[in-house]
Order: sequence, then structure tokens, then C-alpha cells
Amino acid sequence: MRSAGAPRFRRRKADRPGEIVAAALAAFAEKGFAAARLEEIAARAGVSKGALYLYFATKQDLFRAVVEQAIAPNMEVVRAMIAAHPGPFSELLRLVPERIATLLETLPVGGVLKMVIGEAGNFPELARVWHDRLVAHALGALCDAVAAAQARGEVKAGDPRTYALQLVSPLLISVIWRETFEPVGAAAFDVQAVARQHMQTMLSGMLTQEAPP
Amino acid sequence: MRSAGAPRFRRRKADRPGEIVAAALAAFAEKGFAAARLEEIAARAGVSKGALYLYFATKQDLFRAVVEQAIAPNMEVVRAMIAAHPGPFSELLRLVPERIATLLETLPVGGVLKMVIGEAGNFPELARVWHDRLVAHALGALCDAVAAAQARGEVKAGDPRTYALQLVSPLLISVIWRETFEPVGAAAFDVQAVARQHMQTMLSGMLTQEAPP
DNA sequence: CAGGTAACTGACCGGTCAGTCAGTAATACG
DNA sequence: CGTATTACTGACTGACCGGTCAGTTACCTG
Repeated sequence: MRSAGAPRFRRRKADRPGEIVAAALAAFAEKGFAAARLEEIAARAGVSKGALYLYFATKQDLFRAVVEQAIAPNMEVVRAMIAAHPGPFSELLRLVPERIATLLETLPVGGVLKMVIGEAGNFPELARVWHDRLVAHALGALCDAVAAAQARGEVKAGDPRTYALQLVSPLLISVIWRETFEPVGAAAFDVQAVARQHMQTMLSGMLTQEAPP
Repeated sequence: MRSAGAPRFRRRKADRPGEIVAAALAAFAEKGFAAARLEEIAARAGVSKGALYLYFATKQDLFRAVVEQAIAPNMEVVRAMIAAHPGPFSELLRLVPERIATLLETLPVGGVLKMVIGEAGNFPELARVWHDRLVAHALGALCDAVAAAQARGEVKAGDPRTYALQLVSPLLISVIWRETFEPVGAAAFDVQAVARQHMQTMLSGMLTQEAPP
């Protein structure tokens, strides 16, 4: 006995997985793995809890899918970054950080980062996926760029992997800061501004001679 | 009917809270708030679960106490850092990072950091305590030192708060890296080495003139 | 417009765990 | 030594939540 024309649900097998993963990403990023409720994820995705299990075997499986999805677009970014700048190191440093900063502000990297850090202890294989498929690639690429610049005599001696770490750390901490302390009333860091100043500092700290203007 | 001289437990009201908090710190740092079991914390502290409730009203209360305790020794570190180096900025930068690195390796800062980042969304008031009582002080002190050095003409123009962020970020990321990716087989960063190289880079990046040897 | 298929629902189950409390035993004290 | 006090124990409870499944309903096909 239901009013005509308003079906209780629609059958949309193709779209469900994506919608569910998107809802799960939001929930996990907000609350972390353990505290996120499947019931709530289902509600956000506009389905019942049971429907989740038509597409994902377990909560961990869903988490895995979320991490995978959160990786894919970022990987593309990394690849693009490498491909675009074979030129002199000073030029790379001038362009890349701002681009990264923009992406960190656009994609929900902060939430995912928080999640990976927070749950790494309990779900090591997810930390492994995140590391092997994304972090290692990105760091490796940056590392190679630094090493190449050193070989060309542009950059001072020093461990290239550590240089890579130095380059990205303030941006990552800015994002973590935003997720952790801003909701609590702490003053924000403007990721763009941090990127600019850090680039400036690192340029004059790493280069063997003053960069051309 | 129990063998003589071996009491089932001792009454040690004074020592219990400290022991329980220490056990809880270890458990929370290892597993995070939600995944840590009160039963296990009690066992580590050598008491039954019921005993926890003689000293702490709820699990959250215990978490609060852990955060508070984890703050205290670090606060002392911050104060010492400020007090010890009114001298020229280059000298401060030469000594402080290595000292910080040592402390990051000694105290269980990594676990606590992970915990605060991971649970900030679910327990905002704890992030607030951590920020107001520790992070803000530390960052503020470093910020003041930078600003003073700028006033003396030692350090280039730029936002001092951002400079402070740049200075500490790689060390923090190193520690987070250790907690997150090393257990999964990722290559480690030697925090000491990172501290040395970063100090070097930042020195020549921030100072208005080459530092005296 | 049947009849069949499978996407979807939602009440339910079993396990887990924070929190309780009646009882027990260690100590303080007279 | 006896007795009062209270730190402490551990079996228990109630709520919650991941996961299940019998039933329901949208949609497809002839």
C-alpha cells in the first residue's frame, strides 16, 4: 500500500560502488576506521547497511577500496610532476611546491593522511599499500630529481632522500595541522604561503650558487 | 587455601595512578584510543579492570590523564630550549635540532603524536589541550627566537611562524614515518642525520650572511 | 501484462567491551 | 589479636555494532 510513482529504492548496480566508496572516504577521514559506523556510511550513500555487503565483503575491504581510490588520482599527479620538469632544479622548485600545495588543498589528502597515520598500527597492510603505491614513488621521484641536480653540480652535497623529506615536510605538516588543530581554534597556516616561503628558503639553502632571477 | 606469604595483591593506592597511566600511554600509543582494551591496560599495570575505575571515571578520563602526563615532560624540554639560547641565531640552530632529535628518539613522542592526530576528530578537547599547553608554546618560542634574530638583522625577511614550521617539520615527519611506515618495511630515516642536514640547509637558507665557521 | 531475476531492505544474531558491584582480602588501628 | 576500613577482584550486564539472510520490490524479458 504505497503512494504511486515513488519507488522505495532504485536498482543502480553500476553507480553504487563509487558512491559507497565516496561516502566511506568522507566517514573514515572524519572519524577514523574504528569509529566510523557502517550504518552511517550506508546512510550517506543512500542505501541500507545490507547493500554494502553486496559490493564489499568486510569493513576492511571497504577501507582498502577507499585507500586505493584515494591513491589513484594522486599517483597521476606524481607522474605528471616528474614528467613535466626535467629542467634545472631551481625551476622545478619554483613550480612544484605551489602545485602540490594546491592539490593538498583540493583533494581530501588531509583526512586520508590522518587516517593512514592513525590506523597504521592496527592495519599494517593498508600502510603498506599507501607506502608502496604512492609515498615511495613520490619520494623516489623527488629523490631522483635531487640526485640528478647534484650530478649536474646545481645542488650541494647531502643525502638526496633527506633533501626530498625536507622539501615536502612543511606542506604535509600544514595539512595535518589543518586537520588536527584548526577545528580546535588554532591559527591556520596558509598552505600556499608556506609553500612559497619554504621554496625560497630551500632554494638558497640547497643550490651551490644563487639562483638566476 | 592459598600458599603462605604470597598475597594475591597489594594495596598501593599512591602508586597506582602513575602505573595505570604509564600502561595506558603504551597501549594508546600502540593501538590508538578505540582499539586499546581496558582489560589489557589493567593487565599491563598489574591490576584488574575494576581497579581502573577506582582512579579514573571513564576511558576518556584515562585518555585525558595520559595526554596531560605526556605533556608535562615535554613542556620542560620546551622551556629549557628557550632558556638556554638567547645567543646568535646560527648558534641556536646548530644546537637545538640535534637536541630535539635526541628527545624525539627518547620520549614516546611518536606514539603520542600518532594518537593525537588520529583521535583529534573524535576527541577535540584533547587536541585542544595538546595544542594550548604544548604545541602553541613550543611554536611560539621558536617563532619569537626567529623574530628576534630578524630584528637583529641575522635572518632574512619572512613570516617567522612559517619559519618555525619549516624548522621542525622534517623532524616531526621523520617520527611519524617511523611509526607509520617502518613497521611495514619502509627504509628508515635517521632522525639525527635529518636534523643535521636540515639545520645546515636552513642555516644557509635563512641567514642574511654566511654563518661563521 | 505475467513471470523471473537480482538489487535491495531491515530485523536479527552473536561477539565484544566499557562500565558495575557484591564480595574478598590486605592493611591500619585499637 | 580482633575488628574496621578500604583497596582490589572478577563475574556480570547492557549497549553497541559488524555481519547475515529471509523477504521485498524494482526492473527486464518475452
